[in-house]
Amino acid sequence: MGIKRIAKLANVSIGTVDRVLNKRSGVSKETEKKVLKIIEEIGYSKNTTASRLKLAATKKIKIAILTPKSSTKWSYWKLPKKGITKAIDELTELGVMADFYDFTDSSTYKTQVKNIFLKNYDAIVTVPFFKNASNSLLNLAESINIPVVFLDTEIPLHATANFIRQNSEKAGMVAGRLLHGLVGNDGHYFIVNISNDKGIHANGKQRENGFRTFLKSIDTDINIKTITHAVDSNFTFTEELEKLFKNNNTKGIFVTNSRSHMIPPILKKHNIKNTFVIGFDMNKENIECLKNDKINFILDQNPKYQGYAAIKGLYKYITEQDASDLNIEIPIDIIVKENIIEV
Amino acid sequence: MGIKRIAKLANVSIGTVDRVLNKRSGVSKETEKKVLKIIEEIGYSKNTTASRLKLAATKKIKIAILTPKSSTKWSYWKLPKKGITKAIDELTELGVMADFYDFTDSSTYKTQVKNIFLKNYDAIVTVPFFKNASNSLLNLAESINIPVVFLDTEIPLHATANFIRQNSEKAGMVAGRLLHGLVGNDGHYFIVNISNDKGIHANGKQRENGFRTFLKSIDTDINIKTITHAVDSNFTFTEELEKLFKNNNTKGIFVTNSRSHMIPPILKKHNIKNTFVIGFDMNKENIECLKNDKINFILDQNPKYQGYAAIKGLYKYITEQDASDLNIEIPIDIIVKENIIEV
DNA sequence: TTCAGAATCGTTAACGTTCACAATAATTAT
DNA sequence: ATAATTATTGTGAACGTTAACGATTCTGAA
Repeated sequence: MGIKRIAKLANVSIGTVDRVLNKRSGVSKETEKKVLKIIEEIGYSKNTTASRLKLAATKKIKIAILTPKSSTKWSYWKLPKKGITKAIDELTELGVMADFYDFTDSSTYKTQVKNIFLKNYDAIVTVPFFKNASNSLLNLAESINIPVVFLDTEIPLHATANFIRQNSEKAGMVAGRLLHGLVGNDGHYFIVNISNDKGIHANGKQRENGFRTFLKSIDTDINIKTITHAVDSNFTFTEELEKLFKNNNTKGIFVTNSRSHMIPPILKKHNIKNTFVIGFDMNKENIECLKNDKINFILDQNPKYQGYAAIKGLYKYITEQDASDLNIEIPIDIIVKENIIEV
Repeated sequence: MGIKRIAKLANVSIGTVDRVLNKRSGVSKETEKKVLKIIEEIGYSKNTTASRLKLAATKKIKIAILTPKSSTKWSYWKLPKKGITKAIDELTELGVMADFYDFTDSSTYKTQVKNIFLKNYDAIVTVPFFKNASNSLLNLAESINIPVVFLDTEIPLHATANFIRQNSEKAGMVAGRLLHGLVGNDGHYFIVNISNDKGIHANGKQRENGFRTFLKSIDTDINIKTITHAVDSNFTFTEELEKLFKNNNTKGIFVTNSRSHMIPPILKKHNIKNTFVIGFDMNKENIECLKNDKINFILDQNPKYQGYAAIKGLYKYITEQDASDLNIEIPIDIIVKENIIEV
């Protein structure tokens, strides 16, 4: 029993106790002290459930979600949304709801941010894809005192922000270790950035850095070549690449994003043997490649859980002022053929 | 709005709606049909939170936890308990509580089961270490209609049971793949069962099978030797082992349980080079070995999450008759030096 | 002294569900 | 036909929290 017990012990009504707990005005300093002392002595932790039950109808917790538009060819962003939806489903009966917004580029991003701030949301979940826009969003949010959680990527912003993301540098190092285990010191390493029109994301660059850092720590002479390839163009070998790929060395290919499944067909077409491939994200093409032994490892960043955790973290923060779940480092999941878990 | 809305539409009181929802007696067939029809039409999902808030004080959900006694030298079982405690913490305000029991062998297990059934628990979480005892526990539980969740291991029982566990066979295969990536076809493989006084657990055997299955699928001629070693005896090399270890082959060592950290000191003492080691569970000794590059891979089964999931799953089942979270296959987490996440 | 106005505090209904109890309707016995 | 049961339904309080509203006390100016 909570507030009632405190009230009785402090010789005041539950109304007053509520007032001091919620820092509402209209209570004298003496009684406040009196109540606070009782709370100090016998302790009190609010029953969040009861509180939300009361408020569910009148004071909804409204969260705005702003994520990249997910097309059929680029469905990654459906996954965090799935996690978000799951969390919201669990919390609707407590008066939590979410609105989904999407963007395609920096300009639509900014417009959507404006739209979001026109309504009165209690929190925002988005991605830090555009540094300037992210910073101004953060400023706006801070000015009206609502929390923001960034998913997927961490970039330096000029205020401390909440990120739910994988450490991409470490992920690159993990990729380096795994690939090196198969390829060894004498093989040849290729980092493949398969970029879309929007250029390379921060994640890709950080993953590449981690990968290089790891291999350098093993042997500074290891041969690494970075290849950048636009996603919708045909892949053509330069003379240099042709030479590197056609020798007998073992070759390790590190794809810094989720399009690793594009590699095996290219290798097959050009009859390149002795290769090992590692990439990111458990999309169905990559899963297929894992199953057929065309890709050796996939690193996953649990995007669904990222979305789920964002909502649950925000709920905890808003209801209990506990920010401890707003800033999470997602484990780097290593997937091989045998530990695929179908969802 | 739930029950009230249904009541209004069906022209009955909330009391009767509650009666049909909870299948309590005292409602005529006609009105029952009437209410059911409304529910069919406009749908109804009970607000579990409100329900539990009402019942929290009077109808506690009591869960019995029966796990192995965790000693200082064998602290694995603290981890599921941590997860259980976390879940209980989240649910206490909804009237959920747990009592912890432990056992050291089959006999104390049975006594504790008796103790548990003397009290009136609403659910039981335990481990399937003793087949007979597990079966009889399952029967008892079924006779009074309370759910049981088994953690950590799956064994065949003569009634369908709920398991939250990793697929140990697959885990063995993952180990096989990872080790084979480093050791190759020509190396020599050792499966090490470091057993305690209670013999080898089902997990260990299944992991060994998976490991062998995988390597056999690569090449039937791969050389694998199983070594069984009692945990508290000194390790002594037989002549055969001495010969196998002292040649120049690459050697892969698969420890089927959490004591892989015992291997590196032995290897060092006997000056054995060219070895790769893989084991299970993120205890601090294994973490240390990973960090020092003495162990290459650790497979983890997320014991903390297993405990957490058991409680949450039981809560969902008891409150909403939804058993979907009672039977979970835990992912096989592959850990290397770079993706250790400290807790 | 009186009293308006402010400051402080208590009361109460509500959130959705549960369930004991009261109330009514239907049935049977006399 | 009336009383006594039984079957069916409605009522209201409670879980812990919130907040509007009303009640009380206090302050200071006339």
